[in-house]
Amino acid sequence: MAERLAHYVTLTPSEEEALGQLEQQERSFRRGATVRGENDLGRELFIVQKGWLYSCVLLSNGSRQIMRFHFPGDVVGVTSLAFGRSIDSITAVTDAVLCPFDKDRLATVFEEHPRLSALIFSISLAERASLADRLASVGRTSARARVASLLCELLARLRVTGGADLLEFHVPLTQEEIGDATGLTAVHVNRMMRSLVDDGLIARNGSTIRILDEARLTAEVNFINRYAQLDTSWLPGAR
Amino acid sequence: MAERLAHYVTLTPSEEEALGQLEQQERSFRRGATVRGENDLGRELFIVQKGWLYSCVLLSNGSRQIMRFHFPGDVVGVTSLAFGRSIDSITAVTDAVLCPFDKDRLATVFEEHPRLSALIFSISLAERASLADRLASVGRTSARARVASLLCELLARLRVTGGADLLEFHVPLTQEEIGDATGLTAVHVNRMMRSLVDDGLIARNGSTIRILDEARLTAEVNFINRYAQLDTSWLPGAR
DNA sequence: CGACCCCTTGATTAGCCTCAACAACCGTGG
DNA sequence: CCACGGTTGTTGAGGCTAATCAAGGGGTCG
Repeated sequence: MAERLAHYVTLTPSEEEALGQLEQQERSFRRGATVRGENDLGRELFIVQKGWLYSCVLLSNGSRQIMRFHFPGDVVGVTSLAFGRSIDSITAVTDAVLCPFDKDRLATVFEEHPRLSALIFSISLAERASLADRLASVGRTSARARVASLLCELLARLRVTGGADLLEFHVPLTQEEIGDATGLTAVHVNRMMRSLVDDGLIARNGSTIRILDEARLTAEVNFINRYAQLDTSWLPGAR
Repeated sequence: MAERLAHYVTLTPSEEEALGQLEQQERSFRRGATVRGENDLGRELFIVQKGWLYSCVLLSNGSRQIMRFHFPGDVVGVTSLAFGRSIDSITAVTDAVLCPFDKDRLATVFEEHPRLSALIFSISLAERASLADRLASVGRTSARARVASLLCELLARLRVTGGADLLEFHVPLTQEEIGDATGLTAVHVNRMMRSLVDDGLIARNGSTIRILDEARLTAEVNFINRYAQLDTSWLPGAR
């Protein structure tokens, strides 16, 4: 996590130590395992060390909405910080390793490291912006654009750690999971993926996706990369 | 705003003063006016004194997605805090009065009032949860449920200031605006509203809506009130 | 090897959109 | 005061997108 935050500001030793405190424990989860269910009472947050996860809600009609996929370096469970119970459930897409820590630890950070807390707040706002983008995508664009948009988001986020020139990446998601993130059925996701392939925008090889025509892909989606840069000019001084 | 935060914790005099600092200026906007456009450079946030507003994004296909409606006491523009430019535009639904303040003022709050900043963070997380609920609604439920869900959300939020027994409220929104919030066309919003009226769930009189059968309405939507209570147990000590 | 999961494709259905027309209401200006 | 244009709400008809239902194939794990 310290590594992630260091992308945006230069951390002081004291800040680095405070962040290190949060990553002392480790817990492993198997592919498909539920880290935390909806309505659970847990007071824990998690930092992802390894693997992909997603957070989702289950609806009374039996369907599911995936809110966000989580990669190494992400903090998951933050959304439930403000509530007594967990508001979503967290599931491992692949085998994963997480570092759990208690809410109270975050209070310490807020108390002692104003700049870190403002930065964590900023990152949370970037995630919220990304959620808003997804809402716009699901609410107001075609099925094909929604799928393309999700691919663009995954690509942009993987590039943060995988290099800005990344064009080919492994997607361990089932088409049903992609559907649950984009508000589509698995069947229709399949057709839209095929349509993207047929039009030469992407290529697929098993679960590996290669971007063939990034310009046309992003143009079709009006995608905005929320992770490229944050405005850190307003942050208070470091301690 | 101090009044709003006082719902969750008892503010210290020093905290109250810090919040008062944010509400020193006032600016008025006419119905339909744009407070701040997408991509604007402004470093301002706003506290709503009077009126309804919404924040939305415009898509390249000409459509619009409304992210959230804002009422008196809300802080608007927070989402753009983390970015150099505004990520959404803010428009006045009715004549409105706002108190603008600069990002830097918030930095001061983060520096000097850890509990307030954690609380502001929590409220931002509650808004994010509400956005997630909307996404689930738009992505995975029927048109009728989406409209009903929006009505439930408005009702729950108006009750925070209007009293818990509120059943009848004025909705200054056009059906097109409701459609842009729920991912529907104005025509279909109209049909769904009619269907809710025909089934005896709500009654309409001009732009006033009365909830006739709240139990059935909320049951149809699996609505969760994100504003009723926040978990403040983890907050750091006050200053 | 069998069971299960996931992908794929086809046929049909349903929900929501589009287009269109008209009524009601509002603020504006003559 | 009334005429007017513009906006909003309402309703109908028809079309298209995505869902549903269904069936088969490939891969993986026990």
